[in-house]
Amino acid sequence: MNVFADIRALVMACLDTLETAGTLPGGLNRAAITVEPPRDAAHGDMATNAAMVLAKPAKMNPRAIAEALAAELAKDDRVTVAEVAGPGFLNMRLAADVWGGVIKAALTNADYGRSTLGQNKKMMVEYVSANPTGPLHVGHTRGAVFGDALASLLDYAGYDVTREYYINDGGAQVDVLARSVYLRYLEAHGQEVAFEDGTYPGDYLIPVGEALKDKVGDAYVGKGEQFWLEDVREYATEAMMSLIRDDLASLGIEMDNFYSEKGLYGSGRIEDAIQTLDQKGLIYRGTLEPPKGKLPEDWEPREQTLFKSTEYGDDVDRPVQKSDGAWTYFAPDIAYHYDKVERGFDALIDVFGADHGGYVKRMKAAVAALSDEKVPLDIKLTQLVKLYKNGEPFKMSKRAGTFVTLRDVVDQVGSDVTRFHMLTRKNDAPLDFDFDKVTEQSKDNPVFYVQYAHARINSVLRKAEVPVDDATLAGADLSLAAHEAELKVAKTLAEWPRLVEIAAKGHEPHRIAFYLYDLASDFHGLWNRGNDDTSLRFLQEGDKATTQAKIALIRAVQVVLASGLGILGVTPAEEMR
RNA sequence: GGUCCGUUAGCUCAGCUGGAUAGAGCGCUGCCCUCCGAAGGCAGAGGCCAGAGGUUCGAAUCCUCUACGGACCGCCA
Repeated sequence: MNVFADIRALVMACLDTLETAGTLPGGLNRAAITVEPPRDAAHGDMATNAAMVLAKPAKMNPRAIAEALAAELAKDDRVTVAEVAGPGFLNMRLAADVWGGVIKAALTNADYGRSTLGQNKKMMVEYVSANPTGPLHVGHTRGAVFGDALASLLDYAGYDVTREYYINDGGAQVDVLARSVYLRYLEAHGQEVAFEDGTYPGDYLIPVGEALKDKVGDAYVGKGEQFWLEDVREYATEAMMSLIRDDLASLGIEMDNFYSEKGLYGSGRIEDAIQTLDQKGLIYRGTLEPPKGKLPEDWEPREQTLFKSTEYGDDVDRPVQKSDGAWTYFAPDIAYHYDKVERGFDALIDVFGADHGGYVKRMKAAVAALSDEKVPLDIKLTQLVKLYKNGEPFKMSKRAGTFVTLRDVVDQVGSDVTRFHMLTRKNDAPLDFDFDKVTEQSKDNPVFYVQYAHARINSVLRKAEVPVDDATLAGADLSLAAHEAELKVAKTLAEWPRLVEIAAKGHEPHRIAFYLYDLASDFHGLWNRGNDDTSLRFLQEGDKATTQAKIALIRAVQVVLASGLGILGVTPAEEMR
């Protein structure tokens, strides 16, 4: 049940009728027609711009079209009033039982709002993909939460979603990791070691070094890298991935798949991908112009193998091979995305940190080239998280190893608060995260406000002296809960399915969080009006039928709150403590 | 020098891909709390949507330029 879709269909049907009757010319492009709730509720429940959009191509006066359409719309039982306003807007008021139908839909179908928009298309969301060189930090947390909520949202909107993590275990950084673990290993053997530049000094490697000692004894002590590097690298990477999996689990995130970069080397897949590009005439030997602005000290022109990404909108062509013939980081990335395309995904989404912004164009170019522009790739960048404590900026230094980890955050404020708060901002805007504010129990804190609404409804359900199972509530006479303030809540509920689709289309899970806040606000507002107007209280002593109708309304609110929180990965609170 | 993102109330931010008189919270001002849970409630003030052009019936939203802020910019990952 989606009121907006229903009314849109009605408008289209009425236009058909007008065309058949010859009132309107046929074959008009209707793509620009919208059927939306007007911003100002005083204008009605639903508005369409159809008359204005069609006026020009039909060579007719917009008001004339609007009036004809209004007459047609008014014939439908659901439309009580259809009137023309302003330059040609058509405003409609809908019958009260339309809103009652919304409440019943939510009560009889736990999946009210779930959409078939995605038509089961295969969609991959790649997120986190942090280097396996240490625990996840706050920056990763935002990407993790965003990617996970986006994946859930798309699933809810009817896509067949795969969540994947790309393990960058093929580059130089895992050698650095291995050397760092080796130092901890020596330390475990009682040696004094120094962590110089180019090593990871973090404490989290101490247990890894010790575990390595337990495993291989002193076999690697005093030996050159050629004896231990490969082995230690594998061991350390595995240990880091285990750490990362645990970090993700603490936020309730479970990947469907972990994809190893290293697995691409030696498999011929990189060569395949580059060859595919080559066959399209997109690979050549050449020398790049020096980068503008601050030039690296040791810059000199060198001939490399380049991908003609400029063919697909990039600013310069990008190297896939270094001057010594080794692959650049970009090459396995191309191969990885080629693999995604070959696995048959209909659309791809990558979630990157803002520092990878420079990567967007070339990656899109690669996917466009490899899929013959058939598989769209959307790249969502998550901006920085600024940490605060007691209102003061919270400094962290990666060099000193004092960065704030995902675990620090989750341990302190909990998974639910972390997730919800990080989704109360658009992904491409910076986010403030204040350890004190996010756990504050007040109206100022959206996390609390939404949770409180859910818990508060529970409280009413507990106190009710009438049956409150959904089946019974769905049979309530909802005309007993049709006060203007109650209808407002029902109207917000009616927007839920539409909002899900809007959020899914835009890949914008934050819209869910904002919607939930609005819904909670409507509910709390209704509650508060009960303070002055006792007829608006949910529990009407001695009047079972009315009580049931009102409870049906708020139970429907609870169902939608739970669905929305579910998408965000937040557990609905049963009670507040 | 270039690319990407941002700029909306004193502050923090929404704004449903072009709709009608621009929205919320905080803060501020004024009232209110015996009442299903007041970890509050109601009302009010507060805006040249960074600036200038353009596109059209109509622009915070789309295009161009400018200003400011952030991220990034060979063979690093």
